[in-house]
Amino acid sequence: MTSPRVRFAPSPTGYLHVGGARTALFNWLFARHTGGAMVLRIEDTDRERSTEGHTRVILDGLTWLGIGWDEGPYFQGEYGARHRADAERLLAQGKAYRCFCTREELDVQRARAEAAGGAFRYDRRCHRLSAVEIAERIRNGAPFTLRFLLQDDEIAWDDAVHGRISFQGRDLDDFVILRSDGTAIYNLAVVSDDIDIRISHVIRGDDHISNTPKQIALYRAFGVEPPVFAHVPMILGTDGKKLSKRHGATAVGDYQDKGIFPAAMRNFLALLGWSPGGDREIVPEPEMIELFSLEAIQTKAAVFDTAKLEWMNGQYLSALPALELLPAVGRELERLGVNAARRDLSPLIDAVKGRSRTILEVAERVAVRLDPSRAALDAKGEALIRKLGVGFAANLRLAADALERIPPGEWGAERILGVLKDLAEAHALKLGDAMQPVRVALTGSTVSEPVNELLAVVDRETALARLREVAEGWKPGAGDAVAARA
RNA sequence: GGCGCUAUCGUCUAGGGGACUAGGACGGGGCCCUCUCAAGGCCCAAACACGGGUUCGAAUCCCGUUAGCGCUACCA
Repeated sequence: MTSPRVRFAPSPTGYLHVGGARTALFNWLFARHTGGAMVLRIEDTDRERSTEGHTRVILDGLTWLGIGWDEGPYFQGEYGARHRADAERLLAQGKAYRCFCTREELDVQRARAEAAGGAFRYDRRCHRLSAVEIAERIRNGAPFTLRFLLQDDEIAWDDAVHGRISFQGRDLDDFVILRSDGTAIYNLAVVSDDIDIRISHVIRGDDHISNTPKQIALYRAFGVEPPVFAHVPMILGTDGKKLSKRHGATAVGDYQDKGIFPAAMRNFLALLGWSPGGDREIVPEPEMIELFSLEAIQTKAAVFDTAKLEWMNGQYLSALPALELLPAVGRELERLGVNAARRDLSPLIDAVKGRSRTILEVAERVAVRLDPSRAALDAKGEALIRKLGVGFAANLRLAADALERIPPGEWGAERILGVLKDLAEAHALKLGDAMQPVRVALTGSTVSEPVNELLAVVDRETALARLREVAEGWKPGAGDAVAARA
C-alpha cells in the first residue's frame, strides 16, 4: 500500500472559517501521522463568488496556523477541460445523458412535486428522448446539461469516523454533472480532481455526507476505486446552530488579531471533535501527530467555546519565555504607537504575561509600564482614581516622598518593598493602602503585578514623575466625601 | 415533506458489557495564598434525552420515540 494522500479543498468564497481550519488540521495531522502527503486545492469553479483575495487569506491563515501542504495549491478552475472530457466520456458510455429541460421547466416540476407532498426527483424525461429528437434539438441549438444516470442499487461505504453509512440509489436523482455552458458541477469536478491527484483519503465536514453517494456513483462509473471517506462533525455556535457570522468571530484571522497563538489555536481546534484519550488538554504538536487517528474523531457536532480557547492561550502564553514573545509584542507595541526602542522588554513581559491571556493584553500592559501617562488616556483609569477617595492623594504623596529617597543605583524590587513597608508602618497604614494608590496611578487599573515589582519594572524617573503628576493633579470632587466614608 | 447524521455535566470530552459512587478540562461557586488581580493548591455544584429489549449484569449492544443538525440547485 502506498502512503496516503489527503487534500484540503476550500472554496475561496469567504475567509478561512474555524470549521475549515479544523478540517485542514485533521487532514494535516493524518498526513503527518501516516507519513502521507497533504495536497491543497482551491475550488474556485464558482466564478461569481470566488476571489483572489479570499484565496490569499486562506493561504495566509493556514500558514499562520502552521499547517503546511506538500503539493499545490491547485486551482480547480484550471482543469475545466479534463472535467468536461470526463463528463463526455460518461455520455459516450451511456452513463450520462443530455437534459434539455430549462431551469424554468425544472422549477415547475419541483414545485409540483412539493405541492404533492413528495420529494422531487428528476423524472428522466430527457433520458427517454430518441436519438432523432436529440439530434434535432442539438441542431436547433437548444442548450443542454449533462445528467448522470444513477443506478438504483445501494450505495454504502465504511466511513472512517461514522462507520457504515448507506444510501439507496432510488432516493437520489440524476444529478447534473455539466452545466449548459460546459463547466463542471461540484460533484463531478471533485471526483475528477481527486482521481487525477490520486487522493486516498477524503477528510471533510459531515455536511458532505449527502454528496458522498453521488461521488461514489461517479467513481464506479469511472471504474475507479473510491477513496476512504472520513466525515468530521460540524462546529456549532453557543446556541447550537451552525457557526456563522452572527456568532461573532468565526474567521481564523479574527483570532490572529485577538492575539491568539497559532499553537493554542491548533491545540484547541484539535480537541474540538478529537481526543487523544484520557485527560489530556495541552497536547504538544509532536504528540498530537503521534496520537492522531480518524477513528478517535467524535461523531457529534461541537460547540465553539471561546472561553476555553482563551484559557488555553493563557496556558501557552505563560509557558513561553519572554524572549519568544518579544517579536510579537514589538509588533503590537508599534501598532499601539509606542516607541519601545532602547528598552529591554523582557523583564516587562515577564512581569505581565502571567496575568494576561493574549499577546494583545501583554502589549497593552507593557505599553502602560513604558509610559504610565497612557493609563490616564483610559477613562476607566481616571474613574478608578476618583473612586479611591480623599486618602488617595495623601498616601500617594507619602509614597512618592519615600520612594524618591531611594538612590537611582538602588532602585529594585526588594528595596522598594522595604521602603513601602516601612512607610506603611510609620503611618499606621495597611500595606494595601500604601500600595494600591501607586498601582492605580501607574497603571490606571486595580490589577497588576505586585506593586514593588511594578515600580522596579517602570523606569525610576518615569515612575516618580507619574506619581507626582497624579498626586498633584488630583482634586476632590463632589462624590469623594461619600466615597471616603464608604 | 424526503433522505441522512447525531444524542454523557452549561461547554469540550474520558468511557469499547462488570474497574462507574460516571473521570478530567473550561466556565461557575467556596477556601487557602496575598498589597490588587491572575497564576497555583484544595474543595463544591453539575451529565449518561426518553421508552422498550438483549444479558446474570448496560453510559457501553439492538429497536423505537423525541429532539437537534445537515443535504434536498445548471452553489461549493
